[in-house]
Amino acid sequence: MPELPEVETVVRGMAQVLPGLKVTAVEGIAPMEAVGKQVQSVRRYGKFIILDFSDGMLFIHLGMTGQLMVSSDTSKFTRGRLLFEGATVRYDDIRKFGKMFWDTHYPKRGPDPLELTPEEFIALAKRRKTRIKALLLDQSALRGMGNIYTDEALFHAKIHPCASAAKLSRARLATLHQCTREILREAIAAGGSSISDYVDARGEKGGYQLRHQVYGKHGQPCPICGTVLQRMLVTQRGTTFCPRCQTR
DNA sequence: CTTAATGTTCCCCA
DNA sequence: TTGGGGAACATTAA
Repeated sequence: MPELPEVETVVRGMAQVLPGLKVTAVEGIAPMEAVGKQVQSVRRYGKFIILDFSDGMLFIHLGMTGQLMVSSDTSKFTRGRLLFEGATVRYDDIRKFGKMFWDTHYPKRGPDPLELTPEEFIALAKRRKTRIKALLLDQSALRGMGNIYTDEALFHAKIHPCASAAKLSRARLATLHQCTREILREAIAAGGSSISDYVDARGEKGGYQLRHQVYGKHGQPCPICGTVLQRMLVTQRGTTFCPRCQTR
């Protein structure tokens, strides 16, 4: 579930309740370093949720099926909890690909796509020979994009997932950058995409999945030209695209 | 029974 | 060093 828009949505929900609260206890995989300390702020770093404390940060990565919500209940998939005075945050994760850890420095990641200028994006792509989809998914190149928004952005920009990043014209890269920003912003405004597991900090689903144009829609007609949407594997990730609209 | 799933990391090879 | 391919991790749903 969790790509930049979903993580941003969770962060905004947590930011409404956690700042100022003190951690009284932790359970499961929640790091003990947080106990007795007060949350200063909640932020997003790529796909990480960060709870800031005076002497360190609690990083949470939702993996594929992680859910972080304000709830005093537990489920059979609850892997950790943060108990505060007056609130409880529960971390559920069916597939256990997610993580929670304490650190004093950031994991190495590329720039945030929403903070990047068109020129910076073009320069980034021009120095990489890889396929454009692989570049967008590479967190060390760009932090936050995942399989859903990569397919949606490439479709909107009419770029084939296997196009060489460096060989794309500056104009097409500028278009891709613009489409990426618009899609991410709209997805955040819609509360993210709920495909199977994603819910926000209150346990509510997002609404952007209703506006997906190609993700998970192989076999259906392209919403622009009617050609059957194709599916292929790129970097071992299912990729859906329009073979007519999207060119290299 | 088989396949695919919103992600990351590590290993091997060119 | 860069990049591609594949596997692994763990679980559910179709």
